[in-house]
Amino acid sequence: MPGQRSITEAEKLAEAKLGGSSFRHDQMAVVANIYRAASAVRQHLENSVLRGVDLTWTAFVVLWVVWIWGESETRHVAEEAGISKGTLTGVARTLERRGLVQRADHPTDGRLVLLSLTDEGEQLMQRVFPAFNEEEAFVTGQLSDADCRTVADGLRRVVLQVEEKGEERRRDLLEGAAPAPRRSGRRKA
Amino acid sequence: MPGQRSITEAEKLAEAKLGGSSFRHDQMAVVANIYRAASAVRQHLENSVLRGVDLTWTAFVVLWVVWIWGESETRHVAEEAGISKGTLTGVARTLERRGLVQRADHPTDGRLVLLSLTDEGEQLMQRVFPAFNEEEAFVTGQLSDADCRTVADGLRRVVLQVEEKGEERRRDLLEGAAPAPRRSGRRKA
DNA sequence: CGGTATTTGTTCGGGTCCAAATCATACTTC
DNA sequence: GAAGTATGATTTGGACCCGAACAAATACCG
Repeated sequence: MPGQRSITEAEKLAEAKLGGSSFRHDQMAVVANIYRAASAVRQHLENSVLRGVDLTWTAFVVLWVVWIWGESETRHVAEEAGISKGTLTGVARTLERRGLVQRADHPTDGRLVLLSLTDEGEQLMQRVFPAFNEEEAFVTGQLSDADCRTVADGLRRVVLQVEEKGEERRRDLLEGAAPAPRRSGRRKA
Repeated sequence: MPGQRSITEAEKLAEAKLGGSSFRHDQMAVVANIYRAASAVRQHLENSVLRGVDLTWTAFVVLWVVWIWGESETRHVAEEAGISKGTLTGVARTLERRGLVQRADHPTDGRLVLLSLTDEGEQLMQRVFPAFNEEEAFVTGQLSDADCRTVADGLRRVVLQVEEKGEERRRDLLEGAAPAPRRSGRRKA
């Protein structure tokens, strides 16, 4: 395992600005770089393989989830894709309009909607996924297989921490105070 | 260094679906978990410290960049914040309307616009950053300081790879083909 | 000096994104 | 079976988001 990699200019500046006061430096670097990496990877994938087939990142993720899981209830798709139910409604509509996914009523529960790939969607994924995976390999090109497992492992622990303890943490932080509604959002009619 | 962490259900399903064909498994796990972690962290931060002061993630990042770098040209702020110039124009307008940042013309180059924090913006960041950093520590709570450095190191290499070799890679992939314009976007007048 | 090319920030079209409100269907309880 | 509750998906308002088109200013070049 090589030692500490080069720190970015921004991180040095932050160190200088905040060096006096006490703060969690290593933890800040993780969060900052998670986000930088996510943006960089998304940007690269959208501008390489996805643009050519006219898919946004989110649209691709939704397709991927339905591809891997097979016909699924929309609530599960939204959960797995990491987007809200409301967003999924719009994205699914776009994909349906393009003939890549189809909706179906649940046989016994009239509230549920099932999503599945059309033949065209299935063919698209068989064609696009290998190219997508190639670029996943490209963006991680500076990491060995072992490095990849280590990084993925660390990230999974971050996800787990938030999923398992996040809600409680947010409750404790508010200390019974009102949860402060979002500024944007629907108003009462 | 502990061994492999528990794999998520989705990753197992993907393995089953794709196990037959050849693909880069460890690299896929890195990309998938980068994005999952980014969403989880953003969600937690927005719903804990940011909501209370009515800031979105992006608005906070922009404030943070201007706070750390001091008065800066907008192109650099956009670059550092990881958003496009066009998006920054809108976010900066929102922040200006709320009295947190101010614009100024560049003394010698009339094309440039400089962004800086107002006193109110400065005070807000002094108040909010410690709380933000607390939550950065929370989300990384399952990682040791050394783990954090390892993960941040790996992520920096991903960012570096895309920044240094991404453009060339995309050129090579297209092989001279037209870069396929975005479906959405402004049309010629 | 007079163009032409480049570099800025801004505008804009289409699309995402969240969470609150709302609509629709199921379940529960009397 | 009617009222009330729970659980779905959808609609909606405001904010983001990108990248192409654009306008303005600067840089380059003959």
